Amino acid sequence: MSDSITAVEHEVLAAVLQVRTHVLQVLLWQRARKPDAGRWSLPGGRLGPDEDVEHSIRRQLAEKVDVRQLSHVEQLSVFSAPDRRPDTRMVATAFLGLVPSHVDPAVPEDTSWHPVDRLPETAFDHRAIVERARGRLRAKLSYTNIGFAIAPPEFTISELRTHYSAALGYTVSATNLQRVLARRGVLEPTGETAPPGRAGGRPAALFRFAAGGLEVTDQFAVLRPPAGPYAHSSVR
Amino acid sequence: MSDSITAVEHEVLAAVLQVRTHVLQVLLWQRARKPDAGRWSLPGGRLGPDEDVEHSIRRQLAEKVDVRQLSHVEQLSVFSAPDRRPDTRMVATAFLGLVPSHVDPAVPEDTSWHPVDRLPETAFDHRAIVERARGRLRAKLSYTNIGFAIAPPEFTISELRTHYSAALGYTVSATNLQRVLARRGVLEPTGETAPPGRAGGRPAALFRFAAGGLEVTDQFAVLRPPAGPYAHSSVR
DNA sequence: CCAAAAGTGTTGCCTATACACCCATGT
DNA sequence: ACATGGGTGTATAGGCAACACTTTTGG
Repeated sequence: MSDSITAVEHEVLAAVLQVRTHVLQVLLWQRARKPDAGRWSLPGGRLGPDEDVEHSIRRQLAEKVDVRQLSHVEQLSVFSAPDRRPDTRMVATAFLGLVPSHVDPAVPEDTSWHPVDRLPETAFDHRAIVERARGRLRAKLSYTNIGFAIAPPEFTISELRTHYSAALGYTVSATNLQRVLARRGVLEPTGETAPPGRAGGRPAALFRFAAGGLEVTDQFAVLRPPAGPYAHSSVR
Repeated sequence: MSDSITAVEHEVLAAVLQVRTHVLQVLLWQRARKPDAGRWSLPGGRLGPDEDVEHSIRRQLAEKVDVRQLSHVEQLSVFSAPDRRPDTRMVATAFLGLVPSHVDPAVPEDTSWHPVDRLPETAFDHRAIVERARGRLRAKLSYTNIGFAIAPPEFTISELRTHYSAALGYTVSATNLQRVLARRGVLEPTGETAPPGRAGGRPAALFRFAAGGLEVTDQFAVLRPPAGPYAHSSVR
């Protein structure tokens, strides 16, 4: 049995996603040093001795790229292939982070946003992590209220539609988006309206998300218990 | 910045679940040594230097508890609270493992199966891991074909019903279970029938699962792309 | 012929998408 | 008045749970 005293180095990495200019983008920094110098890398760093992985990724995002206004952070998966980095053996815990579209965090020189659909050359296995993050976001848009984490505090339905379309990668109808979210009780009207654009048109009503935290709004489709309302259960 | 040379020890743990005597059970071993001596613990061990976490957990289950016939293994989450163990700082990657009900793996002396609903005193945070595993299994029973991993190779609908009921924790109707799985194409008849019990009755048809691997069978309910059949997409 | 177990038909409810139509504003 | 964008009504389709009913066996 090989239970030697091998302690493995552990890093935390986050794919921080935001809808910018109607496109889903991810925050990357360009590596200066080898290995993989010049390639683009996810923010993160080594796990500290007195923190759990979620504290760690939040700390590192705050310190290194000054992203403090994360609306949602969620663990994705462990990436642990022995050769995932050529230099060291390093296990990574990957996260999905979301930033609402109305904030524009100040990021360092070597850091910038990149459309998720057109990633540059990424370091190590970071491309796979970004794709995992996008997949998770897309899935949760369908059955949770996670829209609150990508949208600004108040919005019109068309604005919300552009956010959902950007994140999902295909056009969604404002009509049906409104209905689905309304029926589930995810949206609530603020009572205010937004002024029309230069071309006129009916002023749009403003909405906000009713809840501030993640909730499962669509109980899984089938095999639910006989009667009882299992709706809005906790997130797995 | 605290990027010291701290390497964190890393273990892999699995909640191995099986339906036994119509109850969902988990495999635990009783700790002999401190800390938490006498308490029940999940199988697993330290991550080796040349393996990824999934290889590691499969190796450890094979070595330590002789469980080789896993029908499904899936990563759950990282447990990394600094004080999750009183002795060492140790990060754990937790897995869900499934064993089909017709196999009875030989397990060591200090190891035994326990109903998930009535766990004994567990070591460290292992109770939380078991609950996470159960939650994941329950969710996936609803929207994937994961039943293949808990059921024997061939079965009647009533047998399948008892498996689903045990795993879900509530009674499901054989009628509707059959219909749901049939419509989705996850079940296929073998053509054979099982002999009736002592009380008589119509002989039950035998079925098997059509696919051997995990598939998402129920595309998420809403916000799907305009038309195209996105069914049976890959698992996130 | 009766009891028991398996499987099917039918109904009612709910949710979703698509599309036509009405509403409110600027020019 | 008309163009423009916002919002609602309605039709259609489909999935699911509940339950009555039919089928097939043993006694």
